Amino acid sequence: MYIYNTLKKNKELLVPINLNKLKIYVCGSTVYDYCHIGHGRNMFIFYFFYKYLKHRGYILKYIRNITDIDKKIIKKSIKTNENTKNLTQRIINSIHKDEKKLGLLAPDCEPKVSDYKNIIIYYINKLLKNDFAYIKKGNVFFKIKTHKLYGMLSNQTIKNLNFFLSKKFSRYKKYKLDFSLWKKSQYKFGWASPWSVGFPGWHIECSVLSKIYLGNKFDIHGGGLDLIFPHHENEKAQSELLFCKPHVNLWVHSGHLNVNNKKMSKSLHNTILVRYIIIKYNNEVINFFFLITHYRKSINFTIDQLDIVLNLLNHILYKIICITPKRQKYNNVFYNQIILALENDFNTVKAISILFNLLYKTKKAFKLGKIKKSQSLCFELIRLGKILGILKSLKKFKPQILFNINKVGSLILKRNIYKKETNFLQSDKLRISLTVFDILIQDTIKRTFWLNR
RNA sequence: GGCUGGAUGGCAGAAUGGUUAUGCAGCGGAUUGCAAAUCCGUUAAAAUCGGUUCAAUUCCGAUUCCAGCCUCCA
Repeated sequence: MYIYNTLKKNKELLVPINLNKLKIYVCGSTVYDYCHIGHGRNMFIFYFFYKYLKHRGYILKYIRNITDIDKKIIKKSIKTNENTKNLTQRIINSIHKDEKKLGLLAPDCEPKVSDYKNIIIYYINKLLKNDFAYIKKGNVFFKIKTHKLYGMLSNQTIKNLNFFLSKKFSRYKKYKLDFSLWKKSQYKFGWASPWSVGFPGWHIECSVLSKIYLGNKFDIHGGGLDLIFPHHENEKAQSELLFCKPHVNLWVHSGHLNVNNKKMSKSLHNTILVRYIIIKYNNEVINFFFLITHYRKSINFTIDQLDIVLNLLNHILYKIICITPKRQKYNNVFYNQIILALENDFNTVKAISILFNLLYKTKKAFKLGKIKKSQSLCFELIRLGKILGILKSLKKFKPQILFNINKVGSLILKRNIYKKETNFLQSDKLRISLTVFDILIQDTIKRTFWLNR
């Protein structure tokens, strides 16, 4: 298995620290607003890795933190007059709901920062004791210069960073690139600490939580591309001075989801929420949409693309329904090809193209009257689809109870009687009436199929 | 200003130092009460300029353009 390592800027062979065990840490959300489809992609990508690696026989421990204390959360709670605990819990619940609707499982553990405040304070103290940090007016700052390799991950030199940051930085900092470990609260709300009533800095929480759950060193650290600098760079500096050097084997970053070629983000006000998009497109459509672009690349989100993907899935499922999959014996030719593709830095795009080759072979066998062969290939199609997270359940493609299923059946029967009587006027009327409910009718020689559009 | 990616047919999007993926759309045909779907066949590509090489879309360099990061971000 080869995975691209942001630190080395190269694909690297995955060598677990401990035999066949893998420890994965992914930076989660700051919980002050609903998940958009960009977050959805991120969750999908790391869940996909998790699921695939598990399939390959690794025993995994997958942790994703929840930042439930932050300036933004406080600001929002003041604005909406909702206490922070209610607000964060409400958002956490909504994220879990969205995740489930996307067909993803939550990580093994999702620690909340607020549950670990004492340990965070303990480690900030440790940094202070070792002279890696200093106190100024109730704030604690990390001394960036104590970490010799600072900037390695994002490939920045201190000199260049300095140049750009020359205008804006806190007047309390001794050196302008130093960053906060503890911030004194400007609000009434905050946690008690030896330095002030305040909050931990953003970066220290990930250093501490990963240490608690995964130990001094772990295999994979993931997150969105936008976290490389400063978040991961700073986290790396702290963890390496506190725990282990290096503390992470592979740094993995997922690409963004764009709208009109601009990053989808709350600050740009161009978000499309998971909870809305999932009403119209089921999770397999959205998963398929994610799979057709490599995880490190950005995707430009359009409804047209979702529609294309929806039609593709319908097309595959239509075939599966026609052929009726039956397991004969495993044919590992296509399976091996898909594994080969995925072992190369999760090349899902290639894997999908292999799936289409298989579909083509299946159709061809069916057409040539090799029914047994086509059924076996069809079974293979479903088996491989499952690895990718699609074609999981044929049921899902039946109408989402917008319309009574039995009623659809009886209307189709009625229509077929009209057709036999060559009363096309009536039969077309019925077809049109079903289109209103997004139900598409397809006549074949054998029988009439219908799909939920 | 620095850093990181990227530019592939009409669109989406991989791999690859020689054979040019895959999907959608298009085009031609078959099938059909009409649709839709399906089936068979098929066109079409490498931002620009150099270099290396027998051979470059692929490697190297320069230029142009796009996106991201350097404030909060997944």
